[in-house]
Amino acid sequence: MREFSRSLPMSLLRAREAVMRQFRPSLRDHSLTEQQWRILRALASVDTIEVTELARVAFLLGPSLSRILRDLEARHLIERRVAKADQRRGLVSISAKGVKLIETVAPSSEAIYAAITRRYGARKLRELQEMLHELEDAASRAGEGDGEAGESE
Amino acid sequence: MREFSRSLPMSLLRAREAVMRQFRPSLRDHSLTEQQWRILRALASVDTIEVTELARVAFLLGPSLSRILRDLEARHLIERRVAKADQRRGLVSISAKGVKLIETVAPSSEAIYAAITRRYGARKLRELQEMLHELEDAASRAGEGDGEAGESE
DNA sequence: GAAATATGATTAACATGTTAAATGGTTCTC
DNA sequence: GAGAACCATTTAACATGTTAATCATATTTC
Repeated sequence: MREFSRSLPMSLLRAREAVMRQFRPSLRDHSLTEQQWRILRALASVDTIEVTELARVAFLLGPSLSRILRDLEARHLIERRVAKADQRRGLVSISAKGVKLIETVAPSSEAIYAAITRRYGARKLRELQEMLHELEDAASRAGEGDGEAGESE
Repeated sequence: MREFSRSLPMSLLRAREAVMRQFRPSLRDHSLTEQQWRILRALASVDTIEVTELARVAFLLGPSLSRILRDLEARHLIERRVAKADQRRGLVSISAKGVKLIETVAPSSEAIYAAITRRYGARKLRELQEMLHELEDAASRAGEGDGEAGESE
């Protein structure tokens, strides 16, 4: 069997962890977890967003998102209401306090990202992201046919 | 700020999740989590290993490992004892039952890996792993100096 | 060689990941 | 238009991630 420590999931996990380890202390200083930060950033780029769409964008499962929104709301970092047209749907937006928090944290976050980019190389980083996206595609489709020709959809 | 969904940690997370999603059903059929499987595979490649070293190899934090070993031991998939020379250290090895389980699960696991490799390309996969390893290095060192020249250690 | 310090492992406490089930609201169907 | 089927979200239950604290054993220091 393939040497364990060289498996693809392990390589991805280790790389991601090395990156995230740089960010966590700064987030921690503001009592934010990685996932809470993801949500705030996603909210900052829109006016209002539905819960389901937010889950998709922030790449979180419903149950996780549900808990986190409850906590962020209690901290007054976000605001919620229900859609008039469809009472099942929840609408979420970032609060003024949430915007302020982002503006406080973002500089150090950007600096860390810049440091990694500088060390790794900006072009190489773009190439890596492209390869990761292609891997995501390939993995998602694995187990469909077994060839190259993509039976689309 | 950088468009959120294109951040490096997100790309790594999404790619890894796409890969792991393929493996989880098979593991689930044998009541194994991803982390339990990592541990069993790591144990299969050695005779005996200390808990600390196992944590390093399987890339798990101590507390997680502690809990998982307790469960695996209760399922008789591993065996434990303490080191004679240093009573603080725990020694772990896989049991006959654990080996049998691995032999049951491995074929489907290998097939999935092969399918992904076929779709993505074996060479490209090696290149990706190399780039991930370099990223791990770069990220780990980010925040030391700010230049290229590596003040080693 | 006893107290202080350090180390390996576990436990504690809280947050998220994951799957299943429940809750509430909406739409379809007859 | 009442009941079935469906959909969005939350709750539940259990496993892991993460940091801090604890416990037992080793090592160091005087």
